[in-house]
Amino acid sequence: MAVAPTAVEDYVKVIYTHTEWQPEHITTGLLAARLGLAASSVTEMVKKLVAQGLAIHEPYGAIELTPDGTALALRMVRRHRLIETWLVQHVGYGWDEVHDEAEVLEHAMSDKLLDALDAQLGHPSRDPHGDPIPAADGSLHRPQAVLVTDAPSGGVVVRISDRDPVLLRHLEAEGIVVDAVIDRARCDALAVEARASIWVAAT
Amino acid sequence: MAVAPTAVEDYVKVIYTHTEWQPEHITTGLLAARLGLAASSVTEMVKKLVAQGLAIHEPYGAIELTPDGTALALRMVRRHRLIETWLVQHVGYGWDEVHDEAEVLEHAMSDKLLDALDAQLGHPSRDPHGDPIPAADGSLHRPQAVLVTDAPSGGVVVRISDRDPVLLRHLEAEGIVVDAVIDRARCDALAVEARASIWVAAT
DNA sequence: GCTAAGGTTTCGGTATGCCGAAATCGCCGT
DNA sequence: ACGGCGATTTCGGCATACCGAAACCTTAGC
Repeated sequence: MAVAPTAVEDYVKVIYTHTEWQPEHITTGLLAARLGLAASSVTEMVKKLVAQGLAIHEPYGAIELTPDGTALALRMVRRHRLIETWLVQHVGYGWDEVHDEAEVLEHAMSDKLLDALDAQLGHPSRDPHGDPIPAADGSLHRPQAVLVTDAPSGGVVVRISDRDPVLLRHLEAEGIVVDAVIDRARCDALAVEARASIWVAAT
Repeated sequence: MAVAPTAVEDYVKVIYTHTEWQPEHITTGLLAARLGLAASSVTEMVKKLVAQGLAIHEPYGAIELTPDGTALALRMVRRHRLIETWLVQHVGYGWDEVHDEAEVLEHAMSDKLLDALDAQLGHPSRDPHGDPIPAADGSLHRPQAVLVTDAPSGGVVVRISDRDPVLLRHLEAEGIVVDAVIDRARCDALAVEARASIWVAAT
């Protein structure tokens, strides 16, 4: 029973999402940290991505996705976010509990099942954290947004990183969810980690 | 990202289901055929099952599950059948389309998600093919049944093997589904493969 | 301009799980 | 009782994907 190449899918997904909201390039070291792997493992795997035409990488340089790599990444991002949305809306999960489950299921569900869930959900355009869900053809709409760190006077919450469940529970208890409005006082009260996780609409 | 030991799970599941409706012991060769693997691969893997205390196997002899092996098998069978039931009842799959999808998802869903789907379905006791769904504690009720091959006068259909989608579509078109009643004439009209796939209530 | 620190790559090694070919076993038929 | 045949196991090999240690680059600081 051949195991699907879930590793490649995870790599391109992380490379893609790293530059989704902030235009920074990613290195093998950063990728390793995000994936929880040793740097040497990542260097090796990135070579395979390059060999497959999914990524571009000069030794000691930044990693970028090719059009093929971006397409695969968008496919995985779509899967991940559709599954998160389904878990929250149809299964009763809290938005802080969906990440790990989606991380596994995104590699396991068939396109057919994904499409069925997408239809049941009414083809949502964003997930519970405010991240845009790419359409099946790879197109997506991402609102202009800036980190609260860079917008201390607040605004409409557009997106909250799903990386830290504890933070998510805390923010929800404070009423800080997608589409909520936060003012300057609210911003000032936020911890540093929180500020680095919340995006508000760009003015 | 370490891959879960899905191979072990598949092996014990197949060993278990092989003796579920007919009390025949299974050999490495049969197991290999069911899993679509080379015989040598299966011999090796069975050694690992024995080393892990999941199976009993004397070289050149039959394979049996230990209590631990049976428990793991029941867990996987429960997962497989709950997922099949969910796909049919909540996602709109046909009963002939669920097998492959469940085969993958049974290794990917968390216990938490499984329990949530189980609750949504009202804790079903059998899947769309009539196979009993083990409870979370491993208990299950299996009706007394015999192959149509051995009951030419017919009876109430209790179970239909899910192994051949084409056959399933054909049978459904004929009105042969779980709980249907088939008489002697109906039985006589069945092809040999069909007879080997349909169980009726034992008299 | 050079060096040292820190990030990156190379290298040898591990674990899993699969395969084909060759060796081996068990048992049936005579 | 034994020869053979089919089933089973052993053996060497392969692919994936991971790791730690050592070698290697790059660049920031002086």
